[in-house]
Amino acid sequence: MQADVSEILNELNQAQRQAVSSPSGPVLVLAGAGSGKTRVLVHRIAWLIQVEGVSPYSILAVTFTNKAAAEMRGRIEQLLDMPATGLWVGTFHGLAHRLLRQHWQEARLPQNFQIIDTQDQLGVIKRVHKALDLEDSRWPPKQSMYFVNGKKDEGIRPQNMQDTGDPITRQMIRIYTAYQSACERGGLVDFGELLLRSLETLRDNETLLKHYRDRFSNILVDEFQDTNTLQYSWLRLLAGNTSPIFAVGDDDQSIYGWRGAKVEHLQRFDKDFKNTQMVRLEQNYRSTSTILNAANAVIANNAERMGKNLWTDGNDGEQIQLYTAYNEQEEARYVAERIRQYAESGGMRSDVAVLYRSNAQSRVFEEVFIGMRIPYKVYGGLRFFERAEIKDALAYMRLGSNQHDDASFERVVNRPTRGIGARTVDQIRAEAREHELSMFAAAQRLLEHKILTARAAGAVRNFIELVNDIAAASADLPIHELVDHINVVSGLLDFHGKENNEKSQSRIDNLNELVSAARGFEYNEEEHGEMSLLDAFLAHAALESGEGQGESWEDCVQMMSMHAAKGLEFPLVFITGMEDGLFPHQMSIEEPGRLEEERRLCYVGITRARENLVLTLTERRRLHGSDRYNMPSQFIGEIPKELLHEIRPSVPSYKKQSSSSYTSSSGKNLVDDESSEYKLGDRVFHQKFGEGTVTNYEGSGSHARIEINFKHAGSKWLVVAYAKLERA
DNA sequence: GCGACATTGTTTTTT
DNA sequence: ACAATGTCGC
Repeated sequence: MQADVSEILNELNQAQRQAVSSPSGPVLVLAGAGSGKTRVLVHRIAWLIQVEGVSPYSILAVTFTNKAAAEMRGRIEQLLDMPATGLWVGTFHGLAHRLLRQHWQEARLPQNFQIIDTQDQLGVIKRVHKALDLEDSRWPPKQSMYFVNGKKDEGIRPQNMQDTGDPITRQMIRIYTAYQSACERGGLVDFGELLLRSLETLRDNETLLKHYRDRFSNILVDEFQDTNTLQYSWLRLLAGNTSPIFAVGDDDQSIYGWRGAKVEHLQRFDKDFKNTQMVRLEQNYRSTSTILNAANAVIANNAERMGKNLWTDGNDGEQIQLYTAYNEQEEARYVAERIRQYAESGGMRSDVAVLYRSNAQSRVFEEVFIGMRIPYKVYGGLRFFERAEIKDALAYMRLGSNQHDDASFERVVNRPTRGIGARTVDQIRAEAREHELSMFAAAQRLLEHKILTARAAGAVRNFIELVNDIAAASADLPIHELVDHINVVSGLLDFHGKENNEKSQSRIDNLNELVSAARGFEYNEEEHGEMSLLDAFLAHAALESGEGQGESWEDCVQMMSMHAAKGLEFPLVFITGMEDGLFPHQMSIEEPGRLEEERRLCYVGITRARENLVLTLTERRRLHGSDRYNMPSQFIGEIPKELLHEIRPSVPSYKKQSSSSYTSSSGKNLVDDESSEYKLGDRVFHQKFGEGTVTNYEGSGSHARIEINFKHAGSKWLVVAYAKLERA
């Protein structure tokens, strides 16, 4: 097995080699953007197998997305030139799921437990609220869901929670408890539960834990900066004191703090694991030095960094271009025009990315692109398996697998409408609660005791027969025929067929696409174990939200949020909406920690570009119905001037200041009527709020309002006519 | 059960 | 502004 050492280490630089060939023990690879982090992971695995003679069975590689997992597996097989059997490569959730399926008894789950996504989960929570008789206005279901998920992410069960006497916490504990028993009853497992339940199962089963600890003597983790508390505990439990973790990550690319990711796991890795070998990958193979220097300069403004400086031996490349548009339409037209030129001079549109802070910003671009006949693809938004019509069909399939899945029952009991209205459903629900039955069982009981009106009874009987029919069919038919059967007998196809418009047509297309997806679904003995084909497909639908389902392969401009762009690269990148309030987002400006995360997002955005980077912003932007006059993003001011080329340097300058506010050097008046005496960047003084800076303006005449960012009182909108402002 | 009207929220997203 | 959800009356 010693033979291919050179092949594995060839094509690697010094730092990469050091990481790949590290002696056994904890390793932390700090991998800057574009420094070949996936490559290091893949080569490390090859090294373990071919040089260290480690069995693939004892290797566990964890990623965050299915895409990353698939790519890693593919590249490993390519490098090893053979199928990577026995090797566990997958997402945290996928691997936890696999554990739970294999040990459903130890985990105290029903064998055919179903995974619910966020939408389903919210539905369950809403029903719990109803059962507890809580007003949605006083107890927003979403808030309860965040609470439950937050607790699960910290590994906390309702019974471990202190009743401090605080009525809100007390209520939340009640909700969490009721939600959990609702899930137990229906055999439902949410995303957080996958992780928490598998963690508990391992923790509480000494033999099981020992088995997996012995088996996985090598654990590799990608994007380590994105792990949350639960994922981290999961890793540590599995690693124990004997299986070293090989972690790869970049603290500068930690952009998921808002959903519970803790960079601290990366930052204190060497304290948590003794004798950690730390390797920094700082040579970038992606971008021009101009782009890299800009990224480095921006990220240098963050205080809490582990320190790292990207360099390249590539050429300078062109300056970063900065374009200030009048408004968002003009911004989009400029970008479109640039893309048109790029394509005309032989560039591929798919080499171009249009990035933005929030998805809503894509709309204007889409409109302009359509007008100019520029093909584009928007990433993010609803994915295939999340579409309403698909979820309906899946709910029928789930009922076929488990009649007691109340979430699915409620979803489709009257979809399409079949005469089982809210009153009847209420009755079923009450019956279920009273006798501690599932909705399905309760419906049957109502029929037996002839409690329903004749009309409702008929409709309910039909529905029960429908579900029984599907259950029978799911035992007999191959899965794609089952989907086809469901589409017909449930009436979903007919229902959407009746309405004849574009939307209903696309729903029908999607339902048919689901048949194809089922046909193409491959049952993997190794991964799915004893699961029925149906359950395996349903799990697949829940865990892989279906990115890329029914995708057309045209040469398209790639449009996405900067978050979605992490891990990707493009020769030409536009970062749009570079305005304070938009990016950094308003919600993140006040809190220093959140601002640093925005800055890391900016770093991620910049480092997506290989050759050319264009930043755009607007002077005036319509947002939530009103016009905003935003200042240029403070991040622009953090890029060294010599790297920037202003294409239309008419308006503000980007002088950097010590405070977070920027002044407009051009002194352009924001309104043309005489009543306005304030302009952006003016320092003002208010009787109550003290000193501040004008950051936005809206309306005119006596209705004119200005937004002032006060030094101590925060940001406020004031009516100029009443505010009694003085110049500071 | 459905259409008309009102209310609400509007950063980022994977699983 | 606008879309998505919830409420109400027939």
